[in-house]
Amino acid sequence: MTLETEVVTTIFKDLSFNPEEIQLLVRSFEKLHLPKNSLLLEAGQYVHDQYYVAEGCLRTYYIAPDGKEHTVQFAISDWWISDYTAFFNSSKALMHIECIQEATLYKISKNDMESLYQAIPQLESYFRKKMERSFASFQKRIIANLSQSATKRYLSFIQTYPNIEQNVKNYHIASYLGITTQSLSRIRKELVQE
Amino acid sequence: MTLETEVVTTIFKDLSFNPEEIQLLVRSFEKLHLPKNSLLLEAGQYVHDQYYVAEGCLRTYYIAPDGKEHTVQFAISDWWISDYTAFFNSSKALMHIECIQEATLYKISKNDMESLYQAIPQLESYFRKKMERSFASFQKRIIANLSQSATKRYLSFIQTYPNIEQNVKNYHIASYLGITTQSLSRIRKELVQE
DNA sequence: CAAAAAAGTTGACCTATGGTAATAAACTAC
DNA sequence: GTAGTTTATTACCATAGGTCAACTTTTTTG
Repeated sequence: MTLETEVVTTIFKDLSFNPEEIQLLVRSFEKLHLPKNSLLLEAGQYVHDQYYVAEGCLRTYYIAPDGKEHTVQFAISDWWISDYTAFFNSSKALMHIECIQEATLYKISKNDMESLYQAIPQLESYFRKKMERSFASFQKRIIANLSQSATKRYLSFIQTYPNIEQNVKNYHIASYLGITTQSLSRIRKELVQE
Repeated sequence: MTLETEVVTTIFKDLSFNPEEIQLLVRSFEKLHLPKNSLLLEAGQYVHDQYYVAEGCLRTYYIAPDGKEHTVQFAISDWWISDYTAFFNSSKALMHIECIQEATLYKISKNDMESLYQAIPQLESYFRKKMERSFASFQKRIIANLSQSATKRYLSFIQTYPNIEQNVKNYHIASYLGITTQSLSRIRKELVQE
């Protein structure tokens, strides 16, 4: 499969483009493979790019001043990932992005994104809607964090990411839920006993 | 001041429009006044509109099954407010929106928004960027909730909204921070003693 | 301005989750 | 397959924040 076909048939499978648009699109993306356990981004680096995950699994996490890790986002097939706060502002990353499962990504720079928005207006709509969905899901997560117990949050997590549990470590999930690995262990134990 | 001037000079003060665009804009917005303590939106209602806050203060909150309130967002002058999850999906609200301080709002429907995006492409950019900033700030809040103590979250809250404290009740702040009013009382007491 | 209602504070006690540390289990690499 | 390393579990105690209830202060209303 050529890069051309891939970009159009995987990333933007819901849109249709004319030949010139396809050329533009293809020139903007770069394909990359990432081995397990590698870092795609480190805090402190300038963030110029965002990444479409074709395959594999990554996570974005923040390391607090006390040294503790907090997982902000997992990204699996068909998700986008970056340190978006830094990406939007073209500023330095506060977060790290780690490859949890060997991954295939398509990378695009902020500059190229902005050019594409100008050249292909439907892309701006497409990404605005994507942002809207992300916004809604973050809001949902804030509510969940405010209103639910760790056990309930764990149960919704495994519902939301049914296949992720085989891939990720316990402490990834714990740091996403905002609890310690010990607490997660206890929660699982109690759930099994019931 | 005419509605025309208001919409262009307050809501979209950073943009410029031609006369036809201004007509379109003005026809899409409706101005409204809201008394203190009134409800702008209740959970269960369909959400067709979003609102620009020209003046006053509102809050979006969620009532959990156990009856507890969780404040998701405050909106002061120059912010937008809605139940965005429902607004984006044209579905039923999960949240309530309450007017905390007598407010002047400009209301626009989702349909009119979509038409404006078609007619005035710079608006799509404008709102995409707005979404990006909201996204970033929600992400920041998730990190704060995961990594900081209630006391620290309270301190950042009063930094982020320096003038809001006179307007809002203690229990609004507590429900935003994810703690009880009693805990907030204790936190304040400790902070004063230091 | 007085009475009533709402909001805020404080205290005593409770509970969920955190911290530390030892142990067990699961991977990884030779 | 064994040694070494990483990850997960368990136990024990500590603590932040929750709960319930009484009390005080502030705000609202007639």
